[in-house]
Amino acid sequence: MKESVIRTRILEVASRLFYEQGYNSTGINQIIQEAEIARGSLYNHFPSKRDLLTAYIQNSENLWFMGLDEFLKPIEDPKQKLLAMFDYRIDRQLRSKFGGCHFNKIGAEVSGDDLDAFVLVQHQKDRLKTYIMALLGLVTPVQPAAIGKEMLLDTLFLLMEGATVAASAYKDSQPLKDARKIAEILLG
Amino acid sequence: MKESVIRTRILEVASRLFYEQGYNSTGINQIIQEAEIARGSLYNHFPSKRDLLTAYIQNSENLWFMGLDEFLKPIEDPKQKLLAMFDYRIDRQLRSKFGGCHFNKIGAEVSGDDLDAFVLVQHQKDRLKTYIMALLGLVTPVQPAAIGKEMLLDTLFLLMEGATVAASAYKDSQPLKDARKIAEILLG
DNA sequence: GTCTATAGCTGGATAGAC
DNA sequence: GTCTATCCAGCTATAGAC
Repeated sequence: MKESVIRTRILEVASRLFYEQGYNSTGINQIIQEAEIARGSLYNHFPSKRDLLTAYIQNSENLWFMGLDEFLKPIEDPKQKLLAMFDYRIDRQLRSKFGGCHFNKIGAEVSGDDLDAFVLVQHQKDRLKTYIMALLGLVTPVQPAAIGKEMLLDTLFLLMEGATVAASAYKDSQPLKDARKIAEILLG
Repeated sequence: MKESVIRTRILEVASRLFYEQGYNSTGINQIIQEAEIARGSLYNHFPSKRDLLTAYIQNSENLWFMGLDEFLKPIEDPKQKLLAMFDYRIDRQLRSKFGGCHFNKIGAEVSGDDLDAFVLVQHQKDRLKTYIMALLGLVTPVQPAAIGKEMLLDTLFLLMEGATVAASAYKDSQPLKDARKIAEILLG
């Protein structure tokens, strides 16, 4: 399994560069240089740059949800878990200096010409919605809620998406804090 | 003013390509070819590709708000105007085959290395918030609203942002329709 | 499987004729 | 102010030695 050491290093370096500089602005040359491996080695593990991209998205999705699980683990109450999802995004945006959502960034960059990447971005969003829905199902409603549970799911999802985009644009966590407050009211 | 004819054609072609293919994926060669002008002419009007980018963002912002004004003109009631803002985005996304928000796309692509572009993207968002706020100020509240006006502004803004991103990712107007429904409930 | 060398092309930008 | 010719650095990808 020694070969996967190199593979991992390539993927790690590429992931960082794709996220920080953008996929199209990152060249193979820079990747092999910073990963300190040879050109041929990269193409041995990833037949094309596009394959590297799909591996990046899939890996990022897994890391994202693993990080979320870890972040929410100490919290018991499902409502508090839902609210902490905003905290998770704040935490991540702070760490990445408000680099924005990995998946929306890729979606904005390759929209159209890369169907694989496109489907993978959708997959992350579907998984996020499923995650929210599962938590919502555990919430015991305190009041007959002016807004139905299905609509509440949409609202929370859209608030998260919008707040992350806005936080990245302003390089400020305030939109995510605002969204959290709104969610708190809506969850009753 | 004959020179501005060429300038306009360059900007129009570049705008279309930047939006459809992305800024980094669009080369000068393609722009001059499709605009049917010479290399030197482009650099005469725009000293660098980056200048072309800032012109693109500014022009797009103006067109965006002019289009919005036009779209909302026949509507009287401020609440209906607010809801129609979602219809405007649906209309635009349908026309662009769900290409997404011009400004978020650029924000995702140049984040960091182009301060000018970054500030211009923020400018569009500020202007959008001001637009929503002005309409909200004209709405006569039917009920004591569980959610304050300032928070309502944030909510509407974040819903618009999130729904546009999601609509683009799914290539479907449903998220924008969902957001509109939510807004309708929140506006009472 | 990892390496170096290089092919083949396209990027943004400039110089100088007209 | 519009054009053509051209520079050089960068790109993705392949070939072939070890």
